Amino acid sequence: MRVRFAPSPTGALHIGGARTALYNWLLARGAGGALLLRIEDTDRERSTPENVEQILDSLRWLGLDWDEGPFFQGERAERHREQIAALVRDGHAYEDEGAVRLRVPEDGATVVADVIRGEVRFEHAAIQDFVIARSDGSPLYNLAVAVDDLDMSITHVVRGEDHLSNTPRQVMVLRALGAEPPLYAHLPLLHGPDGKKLSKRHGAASVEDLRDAGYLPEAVRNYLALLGWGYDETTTFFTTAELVERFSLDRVSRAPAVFDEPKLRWMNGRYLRELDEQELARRLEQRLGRDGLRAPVRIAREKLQTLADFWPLAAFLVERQPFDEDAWGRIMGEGDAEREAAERLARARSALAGVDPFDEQPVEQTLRGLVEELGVKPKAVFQPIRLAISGSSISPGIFESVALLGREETLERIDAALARVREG
RNA sequence: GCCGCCAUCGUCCAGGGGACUAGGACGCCGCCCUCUCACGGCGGAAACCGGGGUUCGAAUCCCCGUGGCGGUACCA
Repeated sequence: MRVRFAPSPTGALHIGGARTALYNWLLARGAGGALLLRIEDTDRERSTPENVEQILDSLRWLGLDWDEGPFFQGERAERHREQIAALVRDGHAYEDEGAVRLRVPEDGATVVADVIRGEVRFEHAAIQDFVIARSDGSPLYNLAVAVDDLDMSITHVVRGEDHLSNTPRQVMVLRALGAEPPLYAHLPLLHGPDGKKLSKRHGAASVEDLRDAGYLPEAVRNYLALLGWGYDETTTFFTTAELVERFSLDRVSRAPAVFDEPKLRWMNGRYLRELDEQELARRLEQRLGRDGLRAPVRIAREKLQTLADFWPLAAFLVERQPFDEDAWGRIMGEGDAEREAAERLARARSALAGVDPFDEQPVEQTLRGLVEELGVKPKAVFQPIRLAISGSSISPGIFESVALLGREETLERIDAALARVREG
């Protein structure tokens, strides 16, 4: 089995393209065959180093490798011209105002064998003699693709459904060249939540967007595999090895799918929590360009769905944060309420000052003791502390956070909050 | 216009003549857990596009309609 992924080098790798790449990769790996990469671009102007590198980067990030390539279609122009000349010589094509057209028979039909859709029949009467070379002699897509697939001995062409209507033309070129076409599989398209073609308006639209949004490549692989394919009634999580083993084209659905980011977020959170602490810290440190995040990761990880969620939640553990005014208003209140909250905070300060060792357990014991002593609800004591140390109403567990900050830092931050109350 | 593809909960995927009172997941709602936010647990609402046919029996097969999408370039 020889399979190719053939992106157009127009820049970012679209999510739909990423799924096509994944399916090709799973197929190649599952069969122990080769995946080859061809940059589909008869007009080599578009294959700028930046555009190509962007695509390769996205594929690498996804963990999809290739055995051969990338090949550039633009570099094969001589071979394409050769075959165009051969088609004219053999009477399969003719010149028309400088351009070269392939002869399409008046009668009959070309049947495309599609693994996903069955046999799709295209009547010749509805297809014009189509152009395979421009007046300047340069080859057109439908010619170039057919010649390349043939020369590269491609056995399976897996691509988006938008190519289905072009396929009979490619099959006709192949037959005119005396070759049998490969097996085709046209994947359903991917849409945004509004049913329209997926675009930046919908949020993430490219692999780059997904990386920036803090998704893990292993989660993206799992999610993408399930957009248009299902293994059985209940299985949702697949290791990549399982995908390689179980993926098959005959279970790919025919209907378009909607890219649903909330489900990816959920799945990403599951993958995030399965990562061991050290590995998660490593990825976050790399992403944020910082060191020493191991401890914050330990206490914040259960609340994360994406890597991007970490810093807003845990930055206060590394550096002091300004107070969130809304949170202050909600937690401290005004007037008497604020004075009472401040009083509880002051009591917490005194209690914490005497905790030794300043570890999670003793901190919890002390603060719960204070709650009992004051006869108030736990949050009446804990929320002002949370606000004082984090500046926010949301944080990892209060005991872990306080213990991690240490006595000195915790007391300083509480003092700063109390000073703010005094100063109005 | 013409050609082609498609149609099960809001979304993704199962089910492909009887096991369907249609299954799982996300999301949503409720309850539990709880120091916030999450996580986790339990429960709930939620779908076979419409009409004809075939059949003892249709979500499943066929036809028509409707709707969505794609193509119809000297683009890829």
